[in-house]
Amino acid sequence: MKSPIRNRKYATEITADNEGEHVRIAGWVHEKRHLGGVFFLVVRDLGGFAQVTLHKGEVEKELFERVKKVPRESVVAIEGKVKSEKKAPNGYEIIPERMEVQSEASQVLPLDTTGKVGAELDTRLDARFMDLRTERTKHIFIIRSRVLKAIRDFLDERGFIETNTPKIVSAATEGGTALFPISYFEREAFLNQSPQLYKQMLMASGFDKVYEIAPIFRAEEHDTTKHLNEATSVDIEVAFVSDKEVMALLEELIAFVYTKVMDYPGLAKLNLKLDVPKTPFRRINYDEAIKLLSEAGEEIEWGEDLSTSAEHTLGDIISELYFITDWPCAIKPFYAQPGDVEAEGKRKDICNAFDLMHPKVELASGSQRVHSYELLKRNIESKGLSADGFEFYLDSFRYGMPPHAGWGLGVERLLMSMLGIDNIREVVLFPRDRRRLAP
RNA sequence: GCCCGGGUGGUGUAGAGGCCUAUCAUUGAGCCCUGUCGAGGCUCGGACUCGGGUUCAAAUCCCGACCUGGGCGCCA
Repeated sequence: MKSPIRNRKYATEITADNEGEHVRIAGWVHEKRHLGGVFFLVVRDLGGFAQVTLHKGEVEKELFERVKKVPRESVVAIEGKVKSEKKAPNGYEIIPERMEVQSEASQVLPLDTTGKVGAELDTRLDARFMDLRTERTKHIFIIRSRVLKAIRDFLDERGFIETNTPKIVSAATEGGTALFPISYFEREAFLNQSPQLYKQMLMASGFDKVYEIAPIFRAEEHDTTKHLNEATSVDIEVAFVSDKEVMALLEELIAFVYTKVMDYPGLAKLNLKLDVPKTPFRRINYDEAIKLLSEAGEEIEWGEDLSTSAEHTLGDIISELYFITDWPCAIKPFYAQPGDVEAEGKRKDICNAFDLMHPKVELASGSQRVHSYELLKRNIESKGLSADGFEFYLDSFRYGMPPHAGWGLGVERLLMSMLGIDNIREVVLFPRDRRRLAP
């Protein structure tokens, strides 16, 4: 009988107060401890661990022998009576009456699930399904789920509309990164590097505030602890606002996500203390960043992007979440709005663009967008791109496009920076990198 | 793409020309043990990434391939 379990209880749903009750639990055989006359079987489920105790002579001999023999990590369903017991880990134990082995695990295991012997990340990723059975990994992904829910709750509450834009796109791109070519019937197509063009087009729809949480694909051959070839991006776009408003929204969102993660009980399993970052975050402009770096002995020529070591140096100096604003247009995409010379005494070669930085890694970047058809077209061409390829995008700017602003936030980078995890692969179930295409 | 490391039982490691029929832990098989919670004790199994080369002798040195860790570039 390999049947579903009726009235299944999680280990954490049972307490000593259930003394005498009949319960059914199901899960994986985490550990077995045989002390001769007494045998402990630790069953693991999503909630935690339940101890099943068998006394020789007090339990059927056949059952005792079967429990003794069931291999670790097998899936079992157990029916028995709850007994309040001070000596048991959770204050109770289960005296079994029946055990059904629903799936017997082969031996030996590719990974230790108890935490006694470590495994390298590569080994863990090869056997990710089993790695997810370990406490630490399990909690990382439950937290990931909470982070995504928090983001949706936050944006939904503020009137955002969740959207889905295509991941298979034609050749036209923002430039910069390399794309994955794919075969699309008789044509060539590409995997989308970001929803940028589409979310902007939606600004011409009247939706006003949109967001999308979706995969992005980058064909870069980088091999680092903070890059993936398939990542998840939170993208927002808001009409009738400037970069200032979406920056404020971003910092509030980050703080909100932190508070939601802090509430999570499993956080203790990651040996982590979280502090909610104070808003508003510190803002420095590009010129100040260059100056700070120069004072620290890191010379950056004006107009150059920040190198990895410059990012780290700056992160050490500031040591909290911060924005870098007012970037040179030359190193920002064509859709970033240049400063308004007349209104604010700003330079035309400076854009209303920003990056959100964690001391260790860039988390997000955004800007006020160009909403003038003419300027946008000129910008595309001045970046050496062909306006023809952008016709579908440019068209949306010709029939009433409001001013707008937005940003893109890397979910994995937010998670890794929040949880103090060094390798981005740890926060993706099945990461795709230069070498890894399976599992 | 560049630079620097590393590939030893299922997992994590020690070993740096002969002392290696290769260390330790954990796992596996089995035995003892009636309160474990990283249980304990005993017995047994299980490995030098692959291909060339140097040498009387290679896990150890050299070359190549493959795999892999880190830094940088690029990129978000």
